Amino acid sequence: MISFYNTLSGRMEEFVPLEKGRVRLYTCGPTVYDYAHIGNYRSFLFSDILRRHLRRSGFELLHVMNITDVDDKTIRNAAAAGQTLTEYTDRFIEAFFEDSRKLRLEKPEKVARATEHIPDMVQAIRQLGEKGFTYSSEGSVYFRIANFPQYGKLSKIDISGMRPGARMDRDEYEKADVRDFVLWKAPKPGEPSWETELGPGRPGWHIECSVMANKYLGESFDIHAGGADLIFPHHENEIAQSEALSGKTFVRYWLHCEHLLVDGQKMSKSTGNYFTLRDLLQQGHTAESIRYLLASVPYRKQLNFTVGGLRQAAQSIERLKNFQFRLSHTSFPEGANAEIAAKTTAFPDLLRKAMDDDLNTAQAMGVLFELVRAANTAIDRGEFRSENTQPALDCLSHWDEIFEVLPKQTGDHPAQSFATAGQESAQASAGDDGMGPAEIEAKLQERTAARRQRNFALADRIRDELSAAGILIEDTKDGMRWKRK
RNA sequence: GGCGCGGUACCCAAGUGGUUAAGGGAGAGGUCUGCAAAACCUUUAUGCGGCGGUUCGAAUCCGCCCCGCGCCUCCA
Repeated sequence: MISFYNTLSGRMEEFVPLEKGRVRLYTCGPTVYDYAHIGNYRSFLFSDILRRHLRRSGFELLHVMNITDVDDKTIRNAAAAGQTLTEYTDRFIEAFFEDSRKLRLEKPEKVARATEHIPDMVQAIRQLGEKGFTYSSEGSVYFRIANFPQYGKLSKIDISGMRPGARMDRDEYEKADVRDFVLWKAPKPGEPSWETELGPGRPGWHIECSVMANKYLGESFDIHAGGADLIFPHHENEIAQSEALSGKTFVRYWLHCEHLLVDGQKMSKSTGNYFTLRDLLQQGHTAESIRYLLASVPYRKQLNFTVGGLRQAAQSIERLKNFQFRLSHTSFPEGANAEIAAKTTAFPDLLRKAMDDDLNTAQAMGVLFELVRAANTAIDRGEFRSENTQPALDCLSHWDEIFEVLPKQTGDHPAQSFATAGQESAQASAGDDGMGPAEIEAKLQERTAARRQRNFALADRIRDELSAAGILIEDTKDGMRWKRK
């Protein structure tokens, strides 16, 4: 049984999709006015882990993610760059996809751009008008909250305290009530606008999500997820628009990811305390360690991002990779160890239980590491058997189907190296420090020969030399292995 | 002020009434090794922000208080 904390009810609820065996999911994607920062990616990664767990639980998925490619910031930055809106946003959409690939984020079944759904939005706004939920003022169309009594049910915000004149956008002073929000914005000189039956203009932010969700997922669907800062007003407004239009429950489970903090403060563009994925990769951190760190703290808890945390994450991955390598490169005595067999058999269930519990990723990690230690101990004691190997490797793969931080066990990496995909992405491949696999192999053989002759001075010199080139050597019972630092 | 999340060891963090408070990282000691590395073992919270209360029993429930962060305006 999968349970989620539902923002709407404020409590944990058993998850049951509307349609048996099928989950319809909508997540708020990026506004493509700049590179996304890793705070943004925390919430996209949260969606990714949600997806993966649902799929592994046997659900077929229909996941829609929007891309906001028209708003004040995209318009402003495109103008500053001297590009058309589309030229400008295309570039950052591509950057977003590239980052997503590096972070191993699965692509949603449908990625929907706001600008490709203008007619749908116009139609929805017209229908809202027919139902009496809108009014026009100076060429803009607004949603009249007074006509939607349930407004505030998601955020539990008492809107009665919001008074006209409090904090108002200059171009919105014609609103009848400050709580009202814009559906269609009248054009300003020099800004892109669309000629529609509503008059020229562009859509407000909130309407795109209501409309695209409705178009691809229907009037009612299962899960809507996003960052905690979207609860109000964005998701509240989506509910108002959608439910005013359909008269039905828009979304059944609302899931919100808490913020990434830097120095105890929310990471955000406006305060400037942010890192992009590019920044971090450039500093030599790996995409895997970033993914691990972001995934290691359950999504409903704020995560204070530090370089120290990233190092810890990298160390933890290292431990797993060492274990994986050890399993696949050691020959064990025949037979099976019953104790280990019991643990590997129990593992999928323990992992599933942890994830079923509102995606308790910290627990899921603990479950794996307990298995790792038990297996390592058995290996050290000589009690691990050959028939335990594959089940143990399968546990790693199962776990990694969610966390995606380990090298794939396809056997396509050099036998003597446990260099990983992660290092490829972060540090480019071999050539960087001028030493390719062949050259490394030669050095290793030279060192093996020296050791055989008990010429340890030479052996150590070779090891130091390789170390200076970023190659770490380990002598094991089954021979030498190496990896890039 | 309103709403929400959180305060568990040096750091990160699980644990929502009941045996010795998961797990990771870091440190210390040890085993193994030519030396390392990896791995393993031991070790680091009689205590879970504070004070009361409920209970046979609380990190876990209730009350009050202190502290941090977020939302209430664009924001993942």
